[in-house]
Amino acid sequence: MGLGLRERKKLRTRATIRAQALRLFAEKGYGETTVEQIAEAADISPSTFFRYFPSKEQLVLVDDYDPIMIRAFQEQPADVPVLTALRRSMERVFGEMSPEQLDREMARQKLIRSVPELRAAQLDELQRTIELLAEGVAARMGRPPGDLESRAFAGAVVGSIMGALGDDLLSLDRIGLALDFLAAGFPFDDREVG
Amino acid sequence: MGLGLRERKKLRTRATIRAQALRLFAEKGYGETTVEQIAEAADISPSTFFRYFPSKEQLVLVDDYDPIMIRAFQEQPADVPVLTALRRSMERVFGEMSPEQLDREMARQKLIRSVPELRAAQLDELQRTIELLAEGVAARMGRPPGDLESRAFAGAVVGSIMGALGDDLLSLDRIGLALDFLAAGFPFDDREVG
DNA sequence: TCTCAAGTGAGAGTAACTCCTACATTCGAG
DNA sequence: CTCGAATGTAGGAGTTACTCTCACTTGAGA
Repeated sequence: MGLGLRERKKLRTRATIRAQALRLFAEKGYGETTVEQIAEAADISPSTFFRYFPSKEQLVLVDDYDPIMIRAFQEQPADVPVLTALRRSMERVFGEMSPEQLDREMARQKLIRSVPELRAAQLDELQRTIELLAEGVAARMGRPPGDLESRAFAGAVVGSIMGALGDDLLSLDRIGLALDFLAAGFPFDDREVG
Repeated sequence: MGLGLRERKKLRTRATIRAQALRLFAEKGYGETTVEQIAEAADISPSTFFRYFPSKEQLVLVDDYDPIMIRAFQEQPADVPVLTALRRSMERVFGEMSPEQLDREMARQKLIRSVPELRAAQLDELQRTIELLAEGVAARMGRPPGDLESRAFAGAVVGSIMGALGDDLLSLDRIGLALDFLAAGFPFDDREVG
């Protein structure tokens, strides 16, 4: 393996900072934990903290599974319908996570939800997801990239998941039901929607 | 009219602060304008600034038209289909705005889009919109409030608008097209979407 | 082992807030 | 009209996230 001592040390420091930070957040709360305290717990100087993370916010928001999810989605064969591809990649990524990883991820989501400052910062991520999905949709549907209807559809997918989840975090069942309903064209017992 | 001198003064101060702030933001940029400078331009002390607005962010984000839009939507008769009700309330609110108001609102949107910190803070607003719409949907469709499918649909509506808008801000045409596409059940030229 | 690049610590500085206190202004009751 | 109570404001001190700079150390490679 090509990682020298220097690189390994950096990785370890980064992991330590994050672990200590999340521990402190859980113990005393996000707002009540200062960067100085995190630095002390991780045995580094405050200035070093900011060399590893651009902000206290980002330390929480950096999502290890997001790039994995993206890759899983892009690896789905092109002849699989979009929603199926999406479902399969979610199932695969969550399926491959260990129980501890799942716990940690849940706790992280809960933290994000409970701190307005963190919650707010997720819009950008959402927008990126829509863009990405829109490309996948356009490619599968024979539309040019950037196509308005593909984007509207991608937005609808992400939006319906968001709406369905509401307060519950990360329920694959609810996501599944929402996607079923969307794929069926929102069948509201014969009542017009338009 | 029941407003005493005190109340009128407060309203005027608030308006002055916001006007001066937006002017400075336009001239020098959001990040380059300090609260102290805004306070000076509005002829108040920095501490007074924070009595009028909880943060520099919120000064920009407070949306005068949001409550108007909400009211317009809720005033639509119950027998009008949801998407039509939504369209009509948007048309009405935008139609009643003066050209200057429209200009100012556009500029505000542009500012929000261009500053990551501001852009991020809109997620909460989005979520509120979804909740509200979901109630309207449930009521019209004879579903109980909080119904999963109503929420999924409401999310899809908001999401598709978001996806369709992309970089362009506030194009009623694009919104209209996205809603048409959604109402028709995403007709992608006979290709399966599920 | 020597040298250079990369990483770290420490300190000073800025800006958004928060909290407190003393002073000014408006309001309502008599 | 006047006085006391409520309400609002200015000013200052303090906290915290973050930035920049500079001197020092440590690991990488010849």
